[in-house]
Amino acid sequence: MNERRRGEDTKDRILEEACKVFAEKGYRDATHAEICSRAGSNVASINYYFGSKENLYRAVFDHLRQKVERMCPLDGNLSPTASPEKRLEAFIRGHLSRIYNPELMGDLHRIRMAEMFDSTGLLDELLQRQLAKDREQVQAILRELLGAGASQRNIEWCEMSIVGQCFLGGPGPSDKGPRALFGLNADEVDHLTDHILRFSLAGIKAIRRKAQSNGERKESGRKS
Amino acid sequence: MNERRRGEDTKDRILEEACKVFAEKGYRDATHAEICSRAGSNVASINYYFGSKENLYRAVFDHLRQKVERMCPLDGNLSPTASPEKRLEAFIRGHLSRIYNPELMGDLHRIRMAEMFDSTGLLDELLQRQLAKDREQVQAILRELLGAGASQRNIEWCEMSIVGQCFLGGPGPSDKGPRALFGLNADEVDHLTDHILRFSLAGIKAIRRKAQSNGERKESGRKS
DNA sequence: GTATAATTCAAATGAGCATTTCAATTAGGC
DNA sequence: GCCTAATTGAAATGCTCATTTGAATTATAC
Repeated sequence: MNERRRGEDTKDRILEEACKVFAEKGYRDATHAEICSRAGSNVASINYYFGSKENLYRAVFDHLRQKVERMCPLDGNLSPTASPEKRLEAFIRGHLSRIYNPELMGDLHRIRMAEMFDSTGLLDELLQRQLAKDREQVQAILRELLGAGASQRNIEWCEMSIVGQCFLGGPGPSDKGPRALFGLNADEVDHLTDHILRFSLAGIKAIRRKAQSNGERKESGRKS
Repeated sequence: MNERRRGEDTKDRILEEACKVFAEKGYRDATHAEICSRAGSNVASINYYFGSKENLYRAVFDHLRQKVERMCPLDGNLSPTASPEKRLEAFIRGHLSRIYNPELMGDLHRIRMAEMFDSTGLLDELLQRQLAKDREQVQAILRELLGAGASQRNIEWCEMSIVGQCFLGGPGPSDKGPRALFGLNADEVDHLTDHILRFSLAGIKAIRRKAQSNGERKESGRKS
């Protein structure tokens, strides 16, 4: 009992290989046969250890989620009192690292995007929960950057503008996606972070100006 | 012969329903049975008229592409000599209309995004061709807006920043996607266009400033 | 060592689905 | 009306998997 069960190795190998296969092929085109052959185990082993392909898929998501949150925290381990600019930079760098870190290979990103546009329905709750955390984070930053004149819609649309930039830089499966499109690789995370940060801070300022002038117009309109 | 062949009706109905089913369910989960039952035809009819599910899928893509290019041109039917700001606005509005126009229902957008992150490999050439046209368009606009100091990479990254914003606003299948997320609907295309345009023009200006100052530094560095 | 439980294995099983087949029906040209 | 070709229909066919089964093997506890 002080020794690790023999089967735990097999289980881990299956999980590890399943991450890659699901990310490369998508849920529907990933087969027990391929995963098990890569993991050097029998086809029956998935059902033996995970019960079903669906459960394995959920386990894969959760495994990748934890790994990614550990390796690339979106708050960059900054204090919440750090300047919003610094925190936004960390947020952007976090997203891009999740996509380009060679150890992660953007696996979670691919699975998330595939679920977004061709959902299996199997991860809905898990995705929702992860998303909620990330959104709260960036919205807090944006509230500071946009100032009191900004509406919730201003915040959400700026959020979309920023996250959209981060996500579209990411690779799809088998290099058919935007990685090939835009010719990026892992070394360029820093430069791309700089681009998106610069672009976004200027965009945010412009939205802030507009929101303020709108607020003033409303105010003065009410008075007159 | 002056009359339309009887079967053309059936073929059209199949194509029309296939668009919806492929967009809602994705290629792999769409079945002959469902498409034909919605079209009120026999299961054999897809192979009779299109030869295979693969061919039907390609026909669907091409049908949607033509419809979308007709209804929502990315140049907004502006002259190429119109101001780059106006042309960028048209480009953004075109993309958003393709997603939110109730007649289009974002069908092509969903298929494209699904292909991007969970490719069937069946549309590669068609997608490539469509993409190339769109990219040329926005890059021409950006060359003007960014000025001579900008590199090709500046252009491509700004392109990504803009297109990323347009694409992430779009709905995934069965409202699991970002439509639900950001609570948009068709009426808001105008406001969202305004947001993305404002955000992007400010972003582009910031990148332009940076590119210029980099250029000057290089220049003066060379001289000294 | 032996008994018990945990794993591995190869070979079924069976569901879901695209595609075929071929007979039945319908339309068009004469 | 009649002949031919186009279309529709219902029932196979066959393929690809996920999952099950039960026997064989291996580890663990005693």
